[in-house]
Amino acid sequence: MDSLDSYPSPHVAADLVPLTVADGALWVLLATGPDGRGLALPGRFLRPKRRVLNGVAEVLQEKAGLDIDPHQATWLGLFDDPRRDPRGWTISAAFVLGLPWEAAGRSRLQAVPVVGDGVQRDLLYDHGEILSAALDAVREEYEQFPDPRGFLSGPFTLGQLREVHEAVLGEPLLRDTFRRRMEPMLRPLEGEVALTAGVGRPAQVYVVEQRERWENPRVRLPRAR
Amino acid sequence: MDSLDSYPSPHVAADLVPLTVADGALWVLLATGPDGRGLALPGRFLRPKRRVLNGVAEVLQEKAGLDIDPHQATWLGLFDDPRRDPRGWTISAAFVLGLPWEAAGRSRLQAVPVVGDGVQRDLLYDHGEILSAALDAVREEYEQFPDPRGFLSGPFTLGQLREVHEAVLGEPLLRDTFRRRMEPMLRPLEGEVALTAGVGRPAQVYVVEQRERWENPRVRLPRAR
DNA sequence: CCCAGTTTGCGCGGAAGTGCGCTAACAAGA
DNA sequence: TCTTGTTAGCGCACTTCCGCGCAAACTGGG
Repeated sequence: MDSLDSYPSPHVAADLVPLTVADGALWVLLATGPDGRGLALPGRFLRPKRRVLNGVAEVLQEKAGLDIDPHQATWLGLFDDPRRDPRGWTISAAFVLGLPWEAAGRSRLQAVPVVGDGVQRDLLYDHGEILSAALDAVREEYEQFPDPRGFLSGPFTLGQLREVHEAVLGEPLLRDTFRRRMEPMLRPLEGEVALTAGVGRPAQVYVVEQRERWENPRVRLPRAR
Repeated sequence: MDSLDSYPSPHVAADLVPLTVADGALWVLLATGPDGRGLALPGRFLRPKRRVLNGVAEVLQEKAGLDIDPHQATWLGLFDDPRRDPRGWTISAAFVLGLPWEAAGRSRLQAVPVVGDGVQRDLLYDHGEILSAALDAVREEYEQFPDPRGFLSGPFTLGQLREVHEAVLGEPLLRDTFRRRMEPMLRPLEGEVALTAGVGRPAQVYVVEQRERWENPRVRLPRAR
């Protein structure tokens, strides 16, 4: 086994992809680059003996000014091209985080609309690649599960839920199938039937049924017997 | 932005979870610990300015004695508990790799049968946790796609393919549904109809239709219009 | 106050998927 | 050679799912 001291080691960055939904579209919250120019994902280097999630928490506090549980962020990937940062050998642990629009508005970060699988302007370092991977991952989640990143802050109607999913996926969805796939993972708030859309027939209000990990029965191969 | 030199940085390990299928069961290939005692996943620390996949390639060559393209290995996760290695501050990038039985037999590693979501004996460091995560990830792949880790080396019949999937999932599968889900992602070898099972009616022989990334139409929400 | 516009919830006919079971095609043993 | 056992492929009846369209329940404007 190698000795721990025989080799240099890379600096580890925790980079965050903070997403939010507003006006029927997906937005990513970006920070300015180190010299004040350019756009980049909010991130920072790890402090000694800290976990990467701790770095995420510090990014949220220092760069975004938000007091949010970092466990809502999920691990996206490790980006380790040695040329990704011209300042030296670094690797980046990237995390995705979904924020309700109100929380995103409270942050010090700049909301930029998502276009296709990225944003209009190029990002610094390899952050364009990280953003693209984040969008892929989040979109796959929103094909299967109701608002897994928590863009909705409170109870919601199926119409509101569908609007969020359409914003994430960038395409209009079929109403009936959407209802039938999502409803088993929602808990209706009994008695609470509200007209939250402003117009049209009042709709049932739901919250997401909290579960450690939902599994999609449609992907499961039927077992014998 | 932080200076790159202001903080110490962790040593980065590339840890591999090499899996294989034999005798209707799943096996993991393990190495002995640094002092010759205990069992651990094969891994090593990164050399300067190298990518993690390069570390995986070195593990395959040095620890397993196999000359295999590391791109077949895929990202599993980042394991960063500062206490995971008593020798110091380390983080581990874990990869999963599927090997055909013949390649696994050629390696210098020790094949240990998988029981449930781990192995009988405890593993060193946090490698039990890594193995468990690897099994979760691989099992989800085998619910959806034909032999994505490449346990089968050559062409195969649907029966052989199903045996592999049953070994990975640890449960018998329903024959018809399995065929109907997998067949669209397979390419039949025309003219080649072989009795590969040894007994019973000869079956059509297939190879996996190579595609950058298969997407499961059953998880996709129907679009409007 | 009434009518036009909008959205929800659900019933219904058609389409797609599911699992059983039959037959074909082989090996092995008597 | 004939019988038994095993597996592959597929037809078929049955169930589930899908998307259309209608009625209900609201807002807002005239």
